[in-house]
Amino acid sequence: MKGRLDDLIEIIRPVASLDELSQSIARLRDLLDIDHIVYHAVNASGGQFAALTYPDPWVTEYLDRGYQRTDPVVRGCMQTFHPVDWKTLDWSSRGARDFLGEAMAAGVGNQGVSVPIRGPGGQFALFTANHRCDDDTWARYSGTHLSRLILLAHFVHQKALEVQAGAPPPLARLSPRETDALTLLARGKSRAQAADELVISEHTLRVYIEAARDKLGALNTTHAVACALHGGLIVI
Amino acid sequence: MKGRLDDLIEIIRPVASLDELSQSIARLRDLLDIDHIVYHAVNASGGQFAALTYPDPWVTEYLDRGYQRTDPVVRGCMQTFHPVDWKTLDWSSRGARDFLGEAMAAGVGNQGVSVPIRGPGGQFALFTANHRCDDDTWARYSGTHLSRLILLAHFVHQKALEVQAGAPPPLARLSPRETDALTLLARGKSRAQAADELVISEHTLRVYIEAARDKLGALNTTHAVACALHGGLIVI
DNA sequence: GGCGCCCTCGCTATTTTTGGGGACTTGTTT
DNA sequence: AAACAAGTCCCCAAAAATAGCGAGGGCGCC
Repeated sequence: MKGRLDDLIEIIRPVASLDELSQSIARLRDLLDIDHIVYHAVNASGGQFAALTYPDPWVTEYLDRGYQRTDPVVRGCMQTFHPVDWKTLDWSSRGARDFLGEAMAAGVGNQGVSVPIRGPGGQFALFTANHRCDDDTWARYSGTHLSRLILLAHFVHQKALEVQAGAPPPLARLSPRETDALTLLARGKSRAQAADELVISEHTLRVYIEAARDKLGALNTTHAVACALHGGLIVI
Repeated sequence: MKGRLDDLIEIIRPVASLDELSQSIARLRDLLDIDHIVYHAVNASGGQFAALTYPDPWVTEYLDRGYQRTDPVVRGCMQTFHPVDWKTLDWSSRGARDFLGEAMAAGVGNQGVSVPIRGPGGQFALFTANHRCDDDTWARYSGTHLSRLILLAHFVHQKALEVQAGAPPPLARLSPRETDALTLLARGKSRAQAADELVISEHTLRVYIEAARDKLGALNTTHAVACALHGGLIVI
């Protein structure tokens, strides 16, 4: 085993830009002794960022054709907590088979393990180890490397967040009653029901909602609930 | 260092029930050589599960008083991806200070690191290492143990999911248009604006919203947006 | 003692959303 | 070939949310 865990993490630690992150991903790939590594984040604003070692033509095609909607790896990882071996995914649909064929043809390995990564506000990213080999070899490899893949996924994502230009948006603070109000609305209560539950008049409740809306700079109640949820201000 | 990582994971691996998980948490605590470990999951249905080593009276008080709403650790972890050292949290509000005082009095250590854990469908859990010692000692400890805490958090959560009787709540799938519709609403657009943006009639948009509401079992649009956001089906 | 924030309540009018119908086309799956 | 899901459009009436005006008491901070 070429790379000790600490060495691997040490590759990520000093990274200071997204470019450097891409280079570090390539070095990780070498140390882990596999064909490809992919870090692919879908950030909150809908933009994407990826640092990966796949051949450029495949990346271009993937993006152009909007394959993230079809990709069984993405879909599978969205639904699970634990890392996913590609073999356990559902490749039966026609779209998935076509996709797989094209990926193989483009130089992507037949074996893979993808680690789903989730952050606050619906952040979602994937960290994938990809290789071309037979099933047994891959089973041995992924068995012994799972822990470090999980950790690398964590640190790579953290670094990506860190070096991303985005300033941490200053989050407004809601008063207890405002929190209560938005929480109940987020749980599907109507204003009347929520007021009832909080044992206040509907009008008072309205005041809270409006205050919360103002504080959050939201355009309407639904938006306010979305913002509050997004910012971890309320819990369903 | 008493516990090698593999030994620690080996404690979790054979666990087959929630009770055993609680016992394993206590063994982990011993091997990690700290005062307390807390695994605390808030599942999507609002229920809670915890496996922890805090004194019972404190647990009871925490639950009775609904402290998860006040607890700065919970609030802080909800908003961040990376593990949180308790010292970096905001303890300035009066509620937070009172809470801290009571926790200390009840036998909780003054130092802590909490690892947020997120899964699909808005799963959220915390894995906390807690200890009573001075700042320097803790800084050394948490520095060297961070990686294993992250991994333990991962494996403990995975095990908790695995042994939990509850069937994994099947999350409805939204069609692309339904996703678009809810996304725009979550961003504060009115139906008219959203329809405009998607270049469809408002009536059509309404059909999507209603379909999404039905699929998600939501009581109204705000609820549907909250559910979708919570379940990671849409991203603001 | 004043300033600001939080909690509480009332009224009216307008705009928006929701819920109930139905109908057509284009795909994919079986 | 039939079934199904998805996308698109329409009308109408009832319910809910929004916007505007107002008022008073309590608490903490400088």
